[in-house]
Amino acid sequence: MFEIKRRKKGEFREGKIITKNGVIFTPFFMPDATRGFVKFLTNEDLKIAGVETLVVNTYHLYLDPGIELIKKAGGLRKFINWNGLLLSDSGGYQVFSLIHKNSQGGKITDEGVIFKSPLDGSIHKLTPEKSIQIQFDLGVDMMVCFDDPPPVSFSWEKTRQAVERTLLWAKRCLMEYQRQLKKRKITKENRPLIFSVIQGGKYLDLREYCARELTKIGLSLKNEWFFGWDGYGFGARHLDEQGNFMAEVLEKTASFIPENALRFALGVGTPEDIIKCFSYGWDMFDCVIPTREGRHGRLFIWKDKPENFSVSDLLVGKKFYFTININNEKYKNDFNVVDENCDCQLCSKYSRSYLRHLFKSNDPLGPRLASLHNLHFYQRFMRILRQK
RNA sequence: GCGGGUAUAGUUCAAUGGUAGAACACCAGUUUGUGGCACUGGGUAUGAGGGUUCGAUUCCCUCUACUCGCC
Repeated sequence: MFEIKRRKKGEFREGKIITKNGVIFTPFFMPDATRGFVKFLTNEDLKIAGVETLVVNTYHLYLDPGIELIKKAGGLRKFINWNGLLLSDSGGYQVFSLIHKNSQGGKITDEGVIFKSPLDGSIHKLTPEKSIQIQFDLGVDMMVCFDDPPPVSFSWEKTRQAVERTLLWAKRCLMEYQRQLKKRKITKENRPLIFSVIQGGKYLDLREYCARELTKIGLSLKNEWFFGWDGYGFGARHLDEQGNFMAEVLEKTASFIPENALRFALGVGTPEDIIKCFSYGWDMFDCVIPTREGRHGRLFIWKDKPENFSVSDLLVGKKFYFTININNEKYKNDFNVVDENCDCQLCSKYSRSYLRHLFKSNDPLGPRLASLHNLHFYQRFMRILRQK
């Protein structure tokens, strides 16, 4: 269950999600543990960084290690030994990016998607129903509908077709969701939250249409437990073809979503993008940036002590950080700590010179410490947004 | 001591009587519902001296260094 309220002052959303596995407050950021782990980090690392929820991926886990194995292990939480919350992504994005990148990769019909595993070439089929079943098997706290995310370059007409298919599939996902709740005898208190996904690319009219139709679908299947979608996601990329943040689309799309539903900006983003989305009313975020860029040696550095920044500083766009590429030669003789305003395991113990040495030596300790630091940074600035 | 071989980028190797390439390393950039060490771009070299030639990294001589074999 969850609740959303507006702050008295300032008009910013503040939500509370309560599940059998914990209580979390919005806005929050989730690192991507796509295949059941955040690369290079342990669960203890994640906890210390302040991570409460991980995003895992239906598509990747289905292909490897497979759902049977995870069921045998007693569910994903037990398999990966994570005692926080889990959100699973439906796999829609992965299947479609696979197919859009390489048309040999599979075939899309209204029934579902047939695709070839890039691991061993075997043929698989994912449907809305199957994606939901898998997400129940994973045993997550929050799940996402199987959707059809069009590339941002698609025409209005092609984007509209993706919206229609997303709507068709959302209804099937929700029906399957309710079937699974009954079949598995899951109580009202323990039911996972379910998110639909708003598509429509860069076209505002399609985003609005998609959000309205999804809302209708949610209401058409309500019962004594279920009062409409628990949350709505912003689907596909939020950047235009030039890589610019599509501010208006994000802002308007948030306004198309019922006030009392959670709003999940999938794949967002840079700190700036997250802050803007928060100001538009989005509650939840996930992105590979802190971990991927950390692995490649880019680190987020505070400009000042975190406690010296207020939520209004962030919202007016005050620069509160800069980034460094620790591989750069200029850090070779830099014996300062990586970030004097950070208290993570890296910054409290090791110098920039040493971290550079770890990267240059290709030792996994480098990417590990950098990923850890960036997650600390992300969790810390999200705390400023929560004003906690 | 005698005989042979080699010498090209930081490293390991190509090629050529007329603009010297690659891999790795190095330097920098990119990263947005993951891309595990990824992707894009960049700089850097013919051991020294002499000769032949319009022109030599290439052919010839000397030296030096390394290397192999023999005594």
